[in-house]
Amino acid sequence: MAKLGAADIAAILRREILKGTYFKGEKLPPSRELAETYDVARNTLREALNRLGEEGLISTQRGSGSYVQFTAEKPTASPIQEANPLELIDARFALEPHICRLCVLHGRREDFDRLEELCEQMEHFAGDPPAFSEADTKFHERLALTTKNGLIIWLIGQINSVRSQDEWTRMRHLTLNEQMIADYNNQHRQILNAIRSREPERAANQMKTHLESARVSLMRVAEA
Amino acid sequence: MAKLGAADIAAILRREILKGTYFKGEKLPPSRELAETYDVARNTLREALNRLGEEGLISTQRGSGSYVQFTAEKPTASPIQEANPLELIDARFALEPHICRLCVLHGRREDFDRLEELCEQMEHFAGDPPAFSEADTKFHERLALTTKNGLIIWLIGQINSVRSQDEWTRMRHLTLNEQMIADYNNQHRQILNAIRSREPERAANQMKTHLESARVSLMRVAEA
DNA sequence: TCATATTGGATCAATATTGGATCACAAGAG
DNA sequence: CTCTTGTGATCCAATATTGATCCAATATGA
Repeated sequence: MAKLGAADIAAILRREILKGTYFKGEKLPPSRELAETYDVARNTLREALNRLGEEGLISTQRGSGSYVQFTAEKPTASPIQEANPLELIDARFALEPHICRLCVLHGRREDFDRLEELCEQMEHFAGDPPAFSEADTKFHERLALTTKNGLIIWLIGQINSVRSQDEWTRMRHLTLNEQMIADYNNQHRQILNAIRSREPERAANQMKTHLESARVSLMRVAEA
Repeated sequence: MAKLGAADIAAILRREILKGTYFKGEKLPPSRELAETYDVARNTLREALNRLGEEGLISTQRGSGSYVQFTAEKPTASPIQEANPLELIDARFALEPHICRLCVLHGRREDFDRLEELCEQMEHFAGDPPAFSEADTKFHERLALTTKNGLIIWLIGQINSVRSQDEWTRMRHLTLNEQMIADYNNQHRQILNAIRSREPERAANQMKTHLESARVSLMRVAEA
């Protein structure tokens, strides 16, 4: 067998992960061990892991290890699984601004505190796009939960389970730089502040701004 | 075999539970015992149990033990049937105004003609509440279809399939008099006109007005 | 009922493991 | 040649694991 390079290792691991060998959140073997397994230098292997990290397939934490971020597909085969990213964002444009209004109506102190916590998480992850994205998703889920409206929570859950969601998120990591993350974090803060001060329309408008940023970012990814 | 870490133990137990080795409610062996089984410190094992707890797979009770929470039957996308009418209308408040905006963007002459046709039907059924309601539902469905957004169409379909929807509609017939139907018809016309003249915000606002009427009507039914 | 055993919760300091970063060198491709 | 890529090695910083001890909640059984 020919000597393997970083790209090859990345391809092998990518296939393993997509195949579903690992569940989401499971830890990959240590880099030193993997390096020995595939008989390459640890530097090479790390380069492979870096690429998978940029794709959002894994997230690696210094001193700890590399963890699979990818959610294995369920064979649910619902028609909505085919939705494309633009449809997705239009659906979010419909739902989320009003979700913000409902948060103002039904949110309580403890709900806001949990949102606050997620904001802090996201700010902490400013340099780690995959981790940021995950917290970002949780933030939007938490907003839905804050409405206390079971139907809306379920709708958002369905939207989040759309297959292209994962792919888009993973692609987005490639364009997410610190400046953009900082912008998003600022927008999240604006949304939370508006909700906290009980201003439904301002909250909804901040969310529209936020989604517009996301749309622009999506278009940029789509062009590449 | 390499020394196991918390993440590995969590992965092993997760697989065991998902595989169905333990039934729901069954008690796991004590942490000290499990620690010995997998040859790790109890701290490490507890960390693994904590992760499973966060995932909702188990719940542990101090002084007692850890119990499996997972039900073998996957809760695969159970279409919510329990939503109450107020949740329903809030969900509509979120979706439908934006649907009107999207109709302006994506609607074509033939779409508008079909909406026109439904308006005429509804006006024709002014004295027949059940028939009016049916046409009304079709009108809102047609609006969703006009967005050409498969995801949104599906979401509206799901909302329409909620069980309480039927009950509410049936109850509504009791309060639907000719005057209210006339109001609704007028509102439908306003919405359609705004869409036809490509004014997204006016269309959205007309829809909000319309939904507000529906909400008021709903409240009146609820009081009875 | 009450004493005792069992179980999970929490903390701490020492040690081990892990990923991050850098360097000099070598092999191969253009 | 030059540039890229991989290698092997080393050191660093972050995190995890350990083993021990004590506490608190629950279970058990006389």
